[in-house]
Amino acid sequence: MSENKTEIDLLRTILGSAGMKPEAFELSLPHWKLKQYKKGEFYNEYKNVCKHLGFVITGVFRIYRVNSDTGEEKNMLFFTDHQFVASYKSFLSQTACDYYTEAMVDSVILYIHIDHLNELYGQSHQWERFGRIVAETAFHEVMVNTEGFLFKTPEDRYREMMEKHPNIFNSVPLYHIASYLGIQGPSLSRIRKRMVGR
Amino acid sequence: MSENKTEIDLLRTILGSAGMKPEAFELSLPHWKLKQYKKGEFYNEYKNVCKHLGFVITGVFRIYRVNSDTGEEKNMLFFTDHQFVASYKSFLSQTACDYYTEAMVDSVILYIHIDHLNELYGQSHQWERFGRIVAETAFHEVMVNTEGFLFKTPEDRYREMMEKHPNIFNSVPLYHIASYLGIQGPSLSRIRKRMVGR
DNA sequence: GGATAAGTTTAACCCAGGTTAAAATCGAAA
DNA sequence: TTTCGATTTTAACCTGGGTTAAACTTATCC
Repeated sequence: MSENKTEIDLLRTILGSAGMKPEAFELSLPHWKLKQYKKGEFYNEYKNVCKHLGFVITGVFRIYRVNSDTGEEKNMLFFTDHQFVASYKSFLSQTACDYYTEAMVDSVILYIHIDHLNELYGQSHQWERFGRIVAETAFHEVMVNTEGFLFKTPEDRYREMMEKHPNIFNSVPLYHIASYLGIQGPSLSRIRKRMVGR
Repeated sequence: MSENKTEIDLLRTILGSAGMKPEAFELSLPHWKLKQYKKGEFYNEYKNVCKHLGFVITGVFRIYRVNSDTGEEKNMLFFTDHQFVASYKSFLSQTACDYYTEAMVDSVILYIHIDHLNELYGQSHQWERFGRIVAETAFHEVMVNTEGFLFKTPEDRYREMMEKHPNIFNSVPLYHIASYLGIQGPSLSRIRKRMVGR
């Protein structure tokens, strides 16, 4: 715990500002572990049940699916600094994962095992609330994506991404962004070109 | 409560088969109310915080958004018999709703107020679990939609809809289906025509 | 710095869905 | 059964993304 102090402090602060009482947070102290990922390492893999909830100290992760016929990858979600990372669908339902979740750059996370999380749910209402908020966050994240596909053009979505996650562009190649937006590389190039001319 | 008996029994059975203990379910009895909707009536409206969780005894509801510029409507989700209905995003976060939720045919639901639900969460782990499952269901519903937009063609989505919700086609005009699939009416016609020729 | 690999853009062609308006069909009601 | 309105289909034209392969640009590494 000594060497994780800075990271735990960060998590404490962030959860604190979301309403978590210090005493409740202390209950979780024995369970958070620090882990480093090299670029390309997996947080969770296809067919594996996602057992951990992670908190990204620093880094970027992506959830992607592989088309078994063509081998193509498509990105579902990105996670970056100070976000919770999990292969949501698998984590929340504790079922085999349809996706890969991978570090896109060298990354550091704090993580907790779902068994410990379930213990905490039983020990304190604060943590129950936390659990519900995690599910809600996942819901919200995905809802915003669906709304994007339904109500916006790829160009809109790209513009939004640049506004909301400008930092991701530093560490993630454009073809991954294109995939996330639901389009192909050349289309993103066209959009970018179109946008230069206003 | 006497006249709602049949409907309550249905709900009891369904929750029971999802693991809800009878004693826990009894706690909720005073709180469920029956409500009838005429076609076109709203379950929840734009800017209104959705305060109720409904259980569809019979009927069809849609969540849709109106484009404030053009006045166009686009459908997000459908709910039908034996599903829980709520304007999820608003209900889960208790914030003003971006959508309209409307009965598409004459419908009957049992509903419960979120305050009572929160009471139940405090009274019993069974209900807490129920609450988490509601959030998870919402998540799953929307996740499947996002996956559809990302990984499937409109034609695939239409085919899937016919397999999974064949009943909806009886009560919902095709242009609402098209909207749900993210396409325009004429496109759905083309898809249908294409499909006849296998 | 030059070679090599990775990433991005461009070009050319194709096709599906968007758009608009008209035509056809269906349904309910008179 | 006729009529009116709602729904669905068709037609014609347009646009933007898909696809493929080549060209170009940037990193990276020896």
